[in-house]
Amino acid sequence: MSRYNIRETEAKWQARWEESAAFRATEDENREKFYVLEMFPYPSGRIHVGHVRNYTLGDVVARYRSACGYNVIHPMGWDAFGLPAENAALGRNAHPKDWTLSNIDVMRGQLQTMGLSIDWDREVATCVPEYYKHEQKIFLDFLKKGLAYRKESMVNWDPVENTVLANEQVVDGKGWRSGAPVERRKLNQWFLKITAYADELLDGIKELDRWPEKVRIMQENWIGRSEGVNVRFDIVGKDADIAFFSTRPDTLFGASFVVIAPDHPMAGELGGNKPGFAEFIKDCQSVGTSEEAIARAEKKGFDTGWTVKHPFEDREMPVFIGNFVLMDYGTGAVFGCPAHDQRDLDFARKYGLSVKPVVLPPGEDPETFEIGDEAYETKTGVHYQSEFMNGMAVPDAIQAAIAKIESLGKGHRVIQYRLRDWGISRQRYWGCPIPVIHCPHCGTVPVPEDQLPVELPYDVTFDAPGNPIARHPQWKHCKCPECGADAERETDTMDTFMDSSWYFLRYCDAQNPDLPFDPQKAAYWMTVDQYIGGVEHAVLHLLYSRFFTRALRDCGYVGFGEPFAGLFTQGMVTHQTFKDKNGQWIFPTEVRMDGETAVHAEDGSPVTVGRIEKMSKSKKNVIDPENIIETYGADAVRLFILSDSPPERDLEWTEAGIEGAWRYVNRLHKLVTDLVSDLPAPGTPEPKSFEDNAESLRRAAHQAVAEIGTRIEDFHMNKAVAKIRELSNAIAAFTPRTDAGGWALREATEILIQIMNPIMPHLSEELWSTLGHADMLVRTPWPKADPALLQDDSVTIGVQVNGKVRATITLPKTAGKDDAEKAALAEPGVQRSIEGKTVRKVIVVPGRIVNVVVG
RNA sequence: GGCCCCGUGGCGGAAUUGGUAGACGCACGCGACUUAAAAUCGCGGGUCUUCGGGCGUGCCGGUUCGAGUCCGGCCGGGGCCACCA
Repeated sequence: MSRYNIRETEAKWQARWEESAAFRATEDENREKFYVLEMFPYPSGRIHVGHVRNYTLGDVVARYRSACGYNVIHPMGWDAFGLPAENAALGRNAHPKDWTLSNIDVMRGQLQTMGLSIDWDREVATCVPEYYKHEQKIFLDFLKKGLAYRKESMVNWDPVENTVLANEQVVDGKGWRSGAPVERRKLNQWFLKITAYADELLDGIKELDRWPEKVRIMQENWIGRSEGVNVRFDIVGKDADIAFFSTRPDTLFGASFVVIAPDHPMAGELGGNKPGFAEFIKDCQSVGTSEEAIARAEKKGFDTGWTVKHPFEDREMPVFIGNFVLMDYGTGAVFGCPAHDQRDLDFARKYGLSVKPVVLPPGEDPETFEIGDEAYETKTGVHYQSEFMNGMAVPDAIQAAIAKIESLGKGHRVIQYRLRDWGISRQRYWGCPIPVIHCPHCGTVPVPEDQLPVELPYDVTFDAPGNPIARHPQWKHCKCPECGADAERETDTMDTFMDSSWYFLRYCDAQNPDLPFDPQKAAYWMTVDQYIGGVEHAVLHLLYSRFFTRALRDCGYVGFGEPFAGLFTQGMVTHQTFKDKNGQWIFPTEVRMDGETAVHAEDGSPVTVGRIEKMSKSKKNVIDPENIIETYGADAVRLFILSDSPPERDLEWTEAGIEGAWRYVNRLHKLVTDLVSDLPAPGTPEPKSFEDNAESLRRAAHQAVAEIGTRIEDFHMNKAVAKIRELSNAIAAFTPRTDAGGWALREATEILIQIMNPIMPHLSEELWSTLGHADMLVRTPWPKADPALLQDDSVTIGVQVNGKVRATITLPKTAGKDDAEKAALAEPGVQRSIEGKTVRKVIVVPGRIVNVVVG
């Protein structure tokens, strides 16, 4: 077979694209833009297969849209601040900056071998002052606008990373990176007021019709809007009251106790002098942090001996301190209605409190209905034993209860969110310095804008725990910009999610030295038309960015609030796992197949084949994209990644799969190079008519054009690949019998090459030039499907008898119902099935089916 | 515990608003080429069959002329959140 030199050919076309600046994006008001963005990588050292999948998907979209005539922007950059750089500094004695910048160089080179259509002129790295000085300016604007503030608060402290984590970065009570159980600490922290946008962020989700439903639901749940009421109960014997948040004030007549959080401001006053109080509080704080422990932890209460007055009735309820009440949600206090809340029921049973149902389930008798071990939490039913709410359905009763509370002056309607403000202070070196100065006289003073950037010092040491910039001998000492007194810089740096909350805007004007971006340019390129990345950022990066864009809007930077119009979340890449005879994980490259059994490649010792799991370094089930690209070429890798598995699902990486893709790349090359000499010259006029087989080849080709377009647009890349293979199979099977046939063959082959271009850009360029085209395919518009060829003139449909397929018939497209019925009934298979039976009805759906109903 | 998603050949997966289930590929088997192997090319396949056909999309039932697709109830797998009042 003719040789396809993958390495040379791919390098050749990459160089040509580079020379001709094929992917440089320039604002052009006369052309419709299309912004394709993949989540930028953290420069950890080497790209992994997850990156390859992500950027391949984006590249297919970018190349396709570009061919369709859009002015495509497809940038790339580096999420370059973060803790791994500091860990590397500790472990390898490399400076975080040097380590990061050299990783970027390596990874940029690796990405370039993939043949991505990226405009590298727009490359950004978040760790350079040219980037983060703008972030500091933005922070100061937020500060001015009241969107950034500092307060002392309980924070999540990661004892391994020695830093604070945002709520979103605590997973199962553990740090999202370190996996260490987080501790509670009280610290002075900077916050961004994301809660001010809670409603807007929630409402905006409705408009995100090109986002996955799953992500939208996750964000909705994370924001967690609850409508309810804050109602105050007077404390008996004290001139004070406590506010309680509830979404079910309709159950107030069933309330039999109240519980406040251990860190509620009233807790000490009410429980302080009772024996056992200190022990109880201590006990509450030591509850384990794993999710199981939290969910199953025994609900414990401490009876303060105090009581509160019921707001509607003349009765009192005991006040407990409970280990299950959270101070940072609602008011940190709840009333217990055991009949209609399972947790309250468990608590009531444990402490011998009364259980009074107030909602009667449908079909129950009010005289006999009793609560057993299960609370009736369902909201269907009618209120009873509830005075003014009697007879009301739950939703109406809720409104009535709130109205009553408001008219009594006992409280008011509130909307409660689960979302908390975003804590952005990190006690780390490798991040964007927070540009403020603490002055003993003036307090917190912003760094004047003409003094930006506040640059990270290079000469820091990592030989002691804690923040390297905090112990730098000079860096933090400065003069107060207001009064000139000796003052200290803020030594905390920003959460790296700040960096990634606006990088997509920086891409719009990446070289601008003075501004984060020119508003005109951002207005042209934004919003992102297609964003692609992993689902793991559903409530982190994707929510922060939505907030950040709105905050920027309110500071006058942009005229819109929603950054990403279209989102696609790709699945993970998985691989088989292997263990050696000692039960240690081993790399796939250390395994070889001995017939049906897996053995160690070196000594032939037995290997245990384990589950197929997400690629991870710890399980060693990883493959290195660089090696794979070197062996099989970028096109084969791209093809394999897009074949078979739908992009949103997990993709199992297999050797057989990549080899299959590689064989196909070679087969395509041979197919086209073998037939090129038989083709008419490019530009030969279209013949008047075609023989039958040429006609059907043309239909196949034009139908493929139409289908591939929609398949790429709706991210069904696996189906696009299948269609390409079908067309190449048709071309391989075709033998022209006339000049017209040869013309049809050239047409189909050109179409094949054009539609495979987004997926296999190098091979298609090569074959395009083999066919005698001087222009590069990247400059060639997407082929147009001839509508006349999109429909076959005959159609094969099934004939059913009582719903079971008995035959197929082929009819002209123009055939009427009667023709179809006649043809169907004439089929021998149909005849056999209806023999001796009465035909009751014949259903004909033209172009689809004939169903003969017999009885 | 709450919310959400998914169950189709040996495997990954196709199947437009309900209309020929299994496209396309992987693996496999057979054949050709070869001294041989690899590569390549060709052919084959859901399953049972008395060769008429029967049975088949996790299970049970329903709607319909017709259900992988819609509805109800189970069973199994996965994801996200999780003491949120």
